[in-house]
Amino acid sequence: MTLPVNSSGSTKDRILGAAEVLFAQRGFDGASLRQLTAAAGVNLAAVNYHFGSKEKLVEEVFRRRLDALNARRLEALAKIAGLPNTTLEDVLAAYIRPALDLSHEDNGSLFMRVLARAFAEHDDTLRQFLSEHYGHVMRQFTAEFARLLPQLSKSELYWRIDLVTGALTHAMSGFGMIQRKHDVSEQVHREQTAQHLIRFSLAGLSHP
Amino acid sequence: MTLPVNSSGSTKDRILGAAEVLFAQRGFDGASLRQLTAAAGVNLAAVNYHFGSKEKLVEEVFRRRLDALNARRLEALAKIAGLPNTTLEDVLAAYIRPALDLSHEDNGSLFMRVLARAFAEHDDTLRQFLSEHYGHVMRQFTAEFARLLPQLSKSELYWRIDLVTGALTHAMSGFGMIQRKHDVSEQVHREQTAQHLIRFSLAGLSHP
DNA sequence: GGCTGGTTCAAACGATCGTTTGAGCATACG
DNA sequence: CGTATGCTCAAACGATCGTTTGAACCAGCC
Repeated sequence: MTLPVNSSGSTKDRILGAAEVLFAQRGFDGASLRQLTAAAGVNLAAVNYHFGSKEKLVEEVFRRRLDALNARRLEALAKIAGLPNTTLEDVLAAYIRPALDLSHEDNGSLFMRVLARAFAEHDDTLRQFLSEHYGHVMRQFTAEFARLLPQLSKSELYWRIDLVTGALTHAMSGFGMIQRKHDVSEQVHREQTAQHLIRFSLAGLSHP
Repeated sequence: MTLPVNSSGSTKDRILGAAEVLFAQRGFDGASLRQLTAAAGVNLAAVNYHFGSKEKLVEEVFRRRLDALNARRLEALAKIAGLPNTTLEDVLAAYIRPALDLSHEDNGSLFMRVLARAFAEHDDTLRQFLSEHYGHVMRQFTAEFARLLPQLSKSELYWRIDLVTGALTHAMSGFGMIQRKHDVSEQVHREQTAQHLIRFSLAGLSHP
């Protein structure tokens, strides 16, 4: 309906910004290039000129944010991994906090919705793309979880990590009913969210 | 690609069956009425004749399964709610097992994918429809959780239930990496899944 | 038989989609 | 200056979408 013209940055950046918003709001198929280019204030043909196709644009939207998220998670993990006094809570914080931080920068919270949508769509090419850019991070965290939870069998550990992932995806994408109250600052709410996620995951991972 | 013609049941039922499969595979927008009617072996115009529109068909697909799921959950809850010796595990079982049972009947497992997709789509009309057909069930379970977890504040309880919901949705919709091994029977796998979900949720809900 | 109400059918409708085209414009370089 | 290069633009392309149409069919009933 409304057509807010974004007039800052290069054409390419304006397209990426508008794409992130519209993909989160209406999905990859639901957001048309005409809506997208109108919101970005650029010509329709600009998408195919700068990105080659709509599908390539989708991948670019992912890569830009996912690279940043992966880098921060691995950086946080590197500081604690393998140390003798590292706790499970530390590893969970290294996994969760970068995602929450990203959610509150720029249009980052919208990106988590985009990410959750990609999980829901069972599009194979997109899942393969996610696996390529995501797999090695999950593997490193899983290895660290395994070190700190030696009493769990491999299958038991996978199950629990899988369920933790579900809870995190659900919470961080804003699906749930929990919304920030108006009398709570964003920073306070983010910290509360982190505390809930970490303590919940801690209990789910380490119960006997 | 393949066009398996389903030739059993009435035209209406064949459409509903094919819709459940295709909506789960390609999403509500991704599955076209032409693919759908071809798979069902009926004429293209049959959808609008029997259901009025594609959107009405989507609602009908939901209602059929959701009514069954709600009925079983409430039935299971009614047997234990309010009793003095009821445990948290009993309530969780009443919530989780009907969904798992449904997943292994007919095309039920596909329906859980459809349900998860509906969560991902932020379509307001569909969310409102889900809230109407789902809200009272969640309210009854929440009341029972509150009774068995009196030490938790209301906000704390909502948070934990929200995260449990995320884990369940994730697991039951088949997003995760956990797949049934070929040497495990379906019944055994279902029981293992139930055990994992219940024990994980138990730990997440009741940790100090 | 004739008629009726419910159902199926092929065909077409208008709208919207992603993509392509070719002219137009601006800036940089010889 | 001329010309090459990178980018933007309006316009059109073919394809596919959900929906509508009107004829055809087919029971059951008078």
